[in-house]
Amino acid sequence: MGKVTIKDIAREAGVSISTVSNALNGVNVLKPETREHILEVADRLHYIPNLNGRNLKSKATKAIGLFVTSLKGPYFATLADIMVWECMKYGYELNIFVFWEGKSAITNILGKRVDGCVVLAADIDEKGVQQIQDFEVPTVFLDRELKSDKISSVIFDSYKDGETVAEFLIERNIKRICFIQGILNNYDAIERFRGFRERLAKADIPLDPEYVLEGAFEREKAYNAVKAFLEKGLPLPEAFFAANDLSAIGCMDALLEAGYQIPKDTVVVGVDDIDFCEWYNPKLTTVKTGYEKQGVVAIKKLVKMISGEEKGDITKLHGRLIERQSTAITE
Amino acid sequence: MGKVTIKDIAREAGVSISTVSNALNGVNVLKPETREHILEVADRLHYIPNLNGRNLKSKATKAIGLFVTSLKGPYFATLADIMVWECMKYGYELNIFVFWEGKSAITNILGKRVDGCVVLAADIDEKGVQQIQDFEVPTVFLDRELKSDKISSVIFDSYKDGETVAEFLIERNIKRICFIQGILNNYDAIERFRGFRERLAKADIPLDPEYVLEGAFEREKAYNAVKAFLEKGLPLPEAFFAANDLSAIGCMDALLEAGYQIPKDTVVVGVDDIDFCEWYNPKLTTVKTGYEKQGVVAIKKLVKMISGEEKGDITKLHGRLIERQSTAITE
DNA sequence: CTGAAAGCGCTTACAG
DNA sequence: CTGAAAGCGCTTACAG
Repeated sequence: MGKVTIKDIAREAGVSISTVSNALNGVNVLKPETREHILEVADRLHYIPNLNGRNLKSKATKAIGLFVTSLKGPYFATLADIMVWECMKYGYELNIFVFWEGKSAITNILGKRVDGCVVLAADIDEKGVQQIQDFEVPTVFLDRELKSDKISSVIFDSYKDGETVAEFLIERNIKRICFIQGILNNYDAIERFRGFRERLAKADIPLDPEYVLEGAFEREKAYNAVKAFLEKGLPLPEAFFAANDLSAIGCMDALLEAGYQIPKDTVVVGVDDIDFCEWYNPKLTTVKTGYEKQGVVAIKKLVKMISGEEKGDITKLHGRLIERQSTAITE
Repeated sequence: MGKVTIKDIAREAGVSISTVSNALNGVNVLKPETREHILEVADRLHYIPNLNGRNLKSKATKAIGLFVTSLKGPYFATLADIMVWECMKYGYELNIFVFWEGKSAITNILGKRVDGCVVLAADIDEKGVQQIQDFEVPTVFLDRELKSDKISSVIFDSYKDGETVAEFLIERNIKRICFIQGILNNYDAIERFRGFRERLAKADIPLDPEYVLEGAFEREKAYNAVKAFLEKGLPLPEAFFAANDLSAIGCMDALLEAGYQIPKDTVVVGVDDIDFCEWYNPKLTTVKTGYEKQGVVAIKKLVKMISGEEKGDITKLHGRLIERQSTAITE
């Protein structure tokens, strides 16, 4: 009934608390009988260690914190599940902290409840980052490019992903293209667009400003934008490239509704590879970003930084284009 | 740099640590100048309280733990986001712990790092529940029916939801029905089926065992099951009721592929109301379970149990049927 | 209004 | 092989 402490066990077992601590932590200096006896008592009393006491004294908590502003988003669940799995491999626990303002995050990160942390949260500002750096808590950022002794980044090479799609379209001799933007100040959205645009420019393919729509990574927004675009009566693009799958789907909805056929009349490409791509009719061609690898690499890197084996660095993960029906042009 | 403690502030500010503590915690007994000065020093030194020290001494951590086995699932992200929001309202933080075996969870729950917890994890066994009860940590279960002084449950009235769908079909005079089961040992899946079946029985509508398929809450499984079912050549059901939306979608995929029209040839109903329902063609009629309310009620209840204002009880949340195209029969 | 002291539960040198 | 003691960073009566 409530709070059994190491002291209770010591009393009950007739030994000192240091001995109990040693037994509990498997420090191999005890007479086997003593050890057994203590463990038996601890079990009988339903002892659960108070982590606050433990963490206060010892350096390591064997916990990694994942700090995010939201759990939504197309791949967060998968990413987090992968991280949990990876943490387990290294003997860590993953604690997820959702916060709504920079300060709360910083307090948790630096409140010594975790040995290191992974941050996926655009709203930690410069000052917060500076604090993390000062405190030398090993940290991996998933959404910005940062690097120091104890800080790494594991991000998508979204510029490259944009290029990949451009090349895919160029190879097919497609020239009139419509781009559906993501959230305007989002790093990946910006880089994807930049890589795409610059690669097209290299091939002397113009991207008419009228053919750049706003999708904000949302199905609805993209749907409306494409619908409005189609009503303008401009020449139909030979291809639509949307900054993520959700907006690609909104785009296809609008196209199909207007009576166009995909991929016969125009082709569509997204980014992310959410489950939905396989379920839609037609199945959506997309760039599968490296998010599965992201979880694996982030935890591995973090663990190495915690142990001091490695210093911080930057990893950029390439995506992979997955061709499906929405671009299956039979020539 | 690194670990600034209350002691450092005391030295720097020329006061005692108790005074620092009081200043930091806003205990209103200090001379304003002293207070100001201390806060200024704390800020300058980038002081961050060590939560382990604090929690060790004081009873409350002002944190609520959400314990889950996985972050996947159709509505988890929304549920968790709602909880974060509710926690904030009451001045709590939400920490999410993902674990892969009962023990780890119990240790965290009872390791005094949270004031109370919400559990959504079928794999805590009897012993674990017993321990929670013994320790008197206020707890709300989201996936089982349990109740004591400090334990509440906030669950879906899945039996009722099943009845609701049955009644919907009965009203439309539909008699030949196919049911697609969820995960077989899942509480909600079982109750949904039971409510549905028993309500049909009351109306003397038989449910042929050959018309009960296994969908396991998955699109793919349901798709295969329905496909195999259709190939048997039995009379086409007038309606399909799937234990969740994902399997309803798999069902529709199979039906459309086989050349049937929905809702003309047969109607389809799901459960959950995932985003997808709106995006599919035809849009899917479904029962929106009470999961948004679940988050709100769970946190509210938990906070009241923590404060001692209320004792544990059981809340059952009714779903609501949302009619869409997949059942739009024009008679 | 401020400070000295005890203590939260644990770990960790160190002595015996 | 076991125990006494110090101390991790904080809060909280209590004294002054």
